[in-house]
Amino acid sequence: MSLPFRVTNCSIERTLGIVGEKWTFLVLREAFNGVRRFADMQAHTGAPRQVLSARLTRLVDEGLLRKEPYREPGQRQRDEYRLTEKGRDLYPLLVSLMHWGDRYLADDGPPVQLTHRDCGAPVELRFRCADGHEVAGPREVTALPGAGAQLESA
Amino acid sequence: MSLPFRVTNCSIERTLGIVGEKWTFLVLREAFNGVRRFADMQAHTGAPRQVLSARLTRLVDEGLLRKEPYREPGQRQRDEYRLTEKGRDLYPLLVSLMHWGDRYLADDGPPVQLTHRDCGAPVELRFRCADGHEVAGPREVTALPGAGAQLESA
DNA sequence: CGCCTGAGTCTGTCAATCGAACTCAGGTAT
DNA sequence: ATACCTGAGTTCGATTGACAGACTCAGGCG
Repeated sequence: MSLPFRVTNCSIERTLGIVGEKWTFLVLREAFNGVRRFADMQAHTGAPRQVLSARLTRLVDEGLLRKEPYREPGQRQRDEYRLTEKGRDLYPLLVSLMHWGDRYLADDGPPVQLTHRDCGAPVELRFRCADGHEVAGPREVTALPGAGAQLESA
Repeated sequence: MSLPFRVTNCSIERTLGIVGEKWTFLVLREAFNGVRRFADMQAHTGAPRQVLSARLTRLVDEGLLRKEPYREPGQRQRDEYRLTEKGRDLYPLLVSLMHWGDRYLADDGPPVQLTHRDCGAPVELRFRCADGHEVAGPREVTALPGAGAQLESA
């Protein structure tokens, strides 16, 4: 899969500018797991508190998480962090990380099995073209300049 | 999508231990683009040379890339870096990064359009269950302990 | 021998991470 | 009024990684 052209506005690179590092991924993982509070995020990700605070702030600023006020009885109001649709749309990314790890790093099979809620069958991520064909992988894919291509001079 | 159990051997986290940072992703992007040589990798990723060298070495050590000798006429033998199958299996990850960026960060539409080589239609990444149902996203997914689950005590 | 070339490696500076400790800010009890 | 509580940060100094620029390496060739 050689790329005979180059763009200056690569989407991969722009996405990485927001999420391209470990702690952010782990925060997103927890958000998908339903974890919303600072202390729980911290306990489950293991992120140093300063790092976690910075990542949460960044994800809110970028619109992937939103703050929602909550208040435990006897305590003051605080904020939880919830996924937005923009954040939720990173689900394929998290799942592809998981599935690759299941395949190459999990010694005894997948630790977590994602299943279809309605029927219970395992869930997979598959390539498909708009005409309905199964696409097996990068060798069956051709990259073309898209509508937003800003071509890089050779 | 709440997770009512926890594992200590999370595949996402283990994958992130190898690829969870920007430069590694960019190296992989270039590998998928057919770039194989150090100087080309460096030019296209913009990685500092020391960083690039370290990432290439790591990816070779982890089996995602392999070295293959080459020799330009009049020069000495050197090594190129090529994807292994293990590395190629990270294609869904790269594509999900791209598609998310296309949707949320690309102002004028996707810079790069991935198409099916055989028919030309745009390629998408879709969730499907083993029984053939389309799965729309995280809300239709249930996570269960898998065969390799090492459960974390609450 | 010297030159060439691409692939690293080295060095000192800067930035981010890290662990531990500290602060903040509402609610509540005294 | 003050003191305590609690979760969510913030601060601080040490450590680690990134970074730019310069340097080295190692075969081939004249």
